[in-house]
Amino acid sequence: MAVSYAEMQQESPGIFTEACPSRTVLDHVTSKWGILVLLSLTDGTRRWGELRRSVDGISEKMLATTLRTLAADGIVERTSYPEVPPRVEYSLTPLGVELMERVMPLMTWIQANAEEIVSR
Amino acid sequence: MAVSYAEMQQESPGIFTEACPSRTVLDHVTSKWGILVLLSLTDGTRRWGELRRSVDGISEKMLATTLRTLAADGIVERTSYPEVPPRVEYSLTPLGVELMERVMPLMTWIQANAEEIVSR
DNA sequence: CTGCATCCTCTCGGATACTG
DNA sequence: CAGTATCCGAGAGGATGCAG
Repeated sequence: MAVSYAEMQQESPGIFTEACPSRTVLDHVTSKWGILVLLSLTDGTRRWGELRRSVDGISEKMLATTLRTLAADGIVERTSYPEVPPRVEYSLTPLGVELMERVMPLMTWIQANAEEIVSR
Repeated sequence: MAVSYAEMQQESPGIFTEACPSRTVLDHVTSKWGILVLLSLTDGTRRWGELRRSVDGISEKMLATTLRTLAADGIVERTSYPEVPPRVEYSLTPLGVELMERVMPLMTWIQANAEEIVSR
């Protein structure tokens, strides 16, 4: 696997240029709320209300927008049950699970080092 | 290492709440240009102009802002040489190297899967 | 309960011009 | 070459109200 930008470019010269699809995916995943929503879903399937409560500070609008984007990307799956009252569940797709396997090491590193970094 | 949000919370209950330092670091790293600048620096030390050219689409203002933030966080090191014309070099600090070791798997995954995701 | 619609604010970020 | 200063617009994102 590539461990530097140079290697990635060798394999794929136009990587992460403005028009490159990679840039789009990167923007979605690293959007203000994207990672936090995905992080919450690593616990497993969650309902709308659970997500709203578990992602501290997110507004309903942003939760909806973020979920729609990630669902369209095939990273999150949305399942709605035709009940009264309505119930909707969200979970990671296999693609999403793969993605989060790469993200978790980053998150645990940030968790471990944030204090030191911010205190500078 | 924690592989789910639940595990992270068990270790550190307030993790990724709005006021948590982790949120700040996450925001810096996943800012619009943060990862791309850091990615470019995985090739090694780079000068201002090289960075500007290598990160496609970034403006001078955003490059300056991003570099200042990352330097303040201790992730990037800025070295200026008192010459004429001026020369300034940027590189990853040991902390930055650690960080990028966690980010690179994510970037290569995105590189590999972006086409499929965007084409949906 | 699960959202969408609307309105509104404010920050991010682009363009341009200028300096040491 | 390596930035800073200023202005300005678009769009991200918040608050509220309402619908299925």
